[in-house]
Amino acid sequence: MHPPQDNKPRWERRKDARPQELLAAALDQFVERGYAATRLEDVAKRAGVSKGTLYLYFTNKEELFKAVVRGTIVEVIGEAEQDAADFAGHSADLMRELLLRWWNQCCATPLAGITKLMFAEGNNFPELAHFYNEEVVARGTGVIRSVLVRGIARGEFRAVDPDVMTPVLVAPVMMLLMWTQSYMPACEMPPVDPHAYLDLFITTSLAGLAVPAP
Amino acid sequence: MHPPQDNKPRWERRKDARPQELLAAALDQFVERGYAATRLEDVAKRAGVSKGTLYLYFTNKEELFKAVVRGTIVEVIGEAEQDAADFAGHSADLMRELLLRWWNQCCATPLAGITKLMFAEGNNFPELAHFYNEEVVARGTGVIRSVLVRGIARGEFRAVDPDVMTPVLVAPVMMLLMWTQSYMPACEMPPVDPHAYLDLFITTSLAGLAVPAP
Amino acid sequence: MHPPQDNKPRWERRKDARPQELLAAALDQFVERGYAATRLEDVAKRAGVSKGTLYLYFTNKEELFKAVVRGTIVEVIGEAEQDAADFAGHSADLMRELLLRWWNQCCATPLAGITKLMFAEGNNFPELAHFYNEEVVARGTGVIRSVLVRGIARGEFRAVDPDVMTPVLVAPVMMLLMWTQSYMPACEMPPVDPHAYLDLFITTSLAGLAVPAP
Amino acid sequence: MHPPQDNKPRWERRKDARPQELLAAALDQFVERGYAATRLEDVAKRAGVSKGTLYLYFTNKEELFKAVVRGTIVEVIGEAEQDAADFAGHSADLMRELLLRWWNQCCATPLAGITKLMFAEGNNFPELAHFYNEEVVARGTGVIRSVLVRGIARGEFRAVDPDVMTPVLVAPVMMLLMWTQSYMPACEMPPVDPHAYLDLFITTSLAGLAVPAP
DNA sequence: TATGAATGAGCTTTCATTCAT
DNA sequence: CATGAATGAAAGCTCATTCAT
Repeated sequence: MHPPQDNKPRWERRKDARPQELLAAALDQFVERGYAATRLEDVAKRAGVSKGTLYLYFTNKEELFKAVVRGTIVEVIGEAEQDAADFAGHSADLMRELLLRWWNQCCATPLAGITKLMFAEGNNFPELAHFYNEEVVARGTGVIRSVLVRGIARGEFRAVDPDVMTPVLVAPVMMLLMWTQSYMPACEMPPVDPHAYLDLFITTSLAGLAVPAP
Repeated sequence: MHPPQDNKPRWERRKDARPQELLAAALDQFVERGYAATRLEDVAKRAGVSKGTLYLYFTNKEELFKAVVRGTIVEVIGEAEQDAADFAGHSADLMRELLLRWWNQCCATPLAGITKLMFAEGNNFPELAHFYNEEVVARGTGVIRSVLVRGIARGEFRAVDPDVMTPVLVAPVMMLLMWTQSYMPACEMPPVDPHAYLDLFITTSLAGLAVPAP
Repeated sequence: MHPPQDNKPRWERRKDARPQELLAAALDQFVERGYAATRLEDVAKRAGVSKGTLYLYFTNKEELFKAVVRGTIVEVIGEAEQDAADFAGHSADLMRELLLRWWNQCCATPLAGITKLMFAEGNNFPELAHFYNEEVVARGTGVIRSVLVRGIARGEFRAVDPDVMTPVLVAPVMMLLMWTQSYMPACEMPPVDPHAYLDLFITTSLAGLAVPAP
Repeated sequence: MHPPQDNKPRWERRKDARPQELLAAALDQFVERGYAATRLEDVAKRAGVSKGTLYLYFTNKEELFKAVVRGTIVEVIGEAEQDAADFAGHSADLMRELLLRWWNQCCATPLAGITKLMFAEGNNFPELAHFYNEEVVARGTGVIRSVLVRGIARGEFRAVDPDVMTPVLVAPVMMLLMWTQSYMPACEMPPVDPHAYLDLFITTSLAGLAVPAP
């Protein structure tokens, strides 16, 4: 009968949606062009607004980028942290769940472009690199590490050193991401089936973590 | 008779060496900053010449970059092609030789930065991407493929499909390269030993290619 | 009957007071930042309204500034003109009264900032300078001049040339104003006592204007 | 016979003169428009060069302004410091000399516009205000103060407190400057004859500083 | 009346490229 | 060959002004 039960006038609904539209446009451009090469005017154009409008919502280019990361990757990490904290089952199941989700939400989507971008341009923008390390790398690896600790504490994993084991789990996913992002459009090299690779990698790793039978 | 002995006066040798100095400086900057962020003024400064001088030797930034690639990676590929053509022994030995050389000459040196750069910025510079695909990717994988074909023809390898097998051999080296190039600050990477990894990978692959005993 | 007693509901009184609030906020900002550097957004914020509201009351920045001047300095000048016209006593008393009032109402208050502002930025905004000269400078010196004429006509002042004498009376007050407005950081100004200075200046000047005893 | 004994090619002479041309153009614009309202494009245009050229010689607008001040006012102050140190005669003569020179070199010339500018806009550009206080205000008043100290030490001045006396000498000159700069083009108020005023002020002040006869 | 989102001209700054010497 | 001064087309950011609600 009536439109979505949003009582606000269309105009105000637009206002609320605006930041999301801008962030979506910015994500597109950042992923497509990289950080430095993205022109704010293009972001605005893609969002259907003028250059100045961007500045109503974001202080500057850097803050726009941070907002994009916060609204996407950091969000996903937050959920992962929460779910990891709430999880009741076996740590191996939790680990598999987390790694797969990481892949599905961050690597098999446009978000992967952000990771690639930081890899490529982080050096040129130290403030951005710092932010990304704090909000994404540190927290992301933190979740994996915490599951290792949990598993060891509960006797579900062997007593490996979590600081050594964490990157062993993280690295292959990162590499797969880079690979599938393909470093050039025309270079159709990747022969790897990501899901097969991931599945094999996870299964193998978790088997390696399993407590040996007495 | 005797090895190249330069009879020219020093300043003239300097003149001839000029392009090499420029290319070396350019390589440094491209690897350090990336393509877009490299300023020609910095390249000139590092080479100890003026900005204008660069344009005496290279039409523009793009041609400078291409020249860097031609003078380094393409050179190495050319030698590999030649050596592969000249090689008389067992194809497995040749393959091992080529993969190791690739690593030692292109991946364990600053040249690896070029690969990373193309991965990161190739999308923004289509003309560059095209050039790189033609001159590096295509020819590089071509050598590997040709050795596969040779091995199969000579009955030294199993009759695998070369088009499928080539990337299987290329991908792990690329991954290792990206891994070791990954210097995202604070993101501690696991302590992979490149040579151990490479050796294991090559040995395993060649064993897999070996013709099964009848 | 009785003094102005406002029968309107409070919100409506608020409505009527709005322009005054806006002018007060604008005065604050203009004095604090100067004309060019004052952002209308800040004026609005200080007045607790939206930027757009400003434009309901004032056509543009320039008109806002004019309104500030009209509502303050011009107002004071108008009263001075009126009082001078109504005054019945000795012209020396009137002159003292006017000069002191000028100081107390325009120079020892935030309004002095407007004078400083016109001094500093008038050149950049010819239309503003023109307005200020017409409405403030011309009328202000006009009052002084008219009192001189009156005093001479009534035989209370010596027959000086009013066009020469007027700036002689105006300049010292202006100087004192600039002096006290001088707030260039760290540039310690001498501790002039404005009232002592003014009193001495006025007394001396009026003595000089007195008709010499026959 | 031959042009000025500058052996450099015309082109190079131009290069040497360039900074001075830019500074002159910048001085003009800063004095005419103020700091904030001066557009670098206009400075360039007035100097007959392009916008970018300015940046070959000056890091940014702020440094351009500082360079203008250094090349003019600070220069004059340096000479004053030197002359004061070298002077052998009576301190009263030195003081008169310095105050007159200050007027003739800094106040009766376009340089006065810089002082006016700092007075007007210093608040909006703290970094500039800081620089100006360090390089101009502090050093300028320092010279005056040092002469006071010298005179007292040599028994040529009464034993006044130099920290109190310095601004008493500085302030009237500053005020005269502001006055003669006239705060608006159309406002032809100043009736003061600067030289008469100055002369009277200096003579009076120095008389006041004279050691009373025993 | 009042709002505040939206606009776009304008300013500072950067850098690949040109060219007179 | 070599120089380096000069150019000018962007790009990031600001703010007076407009207008749909």
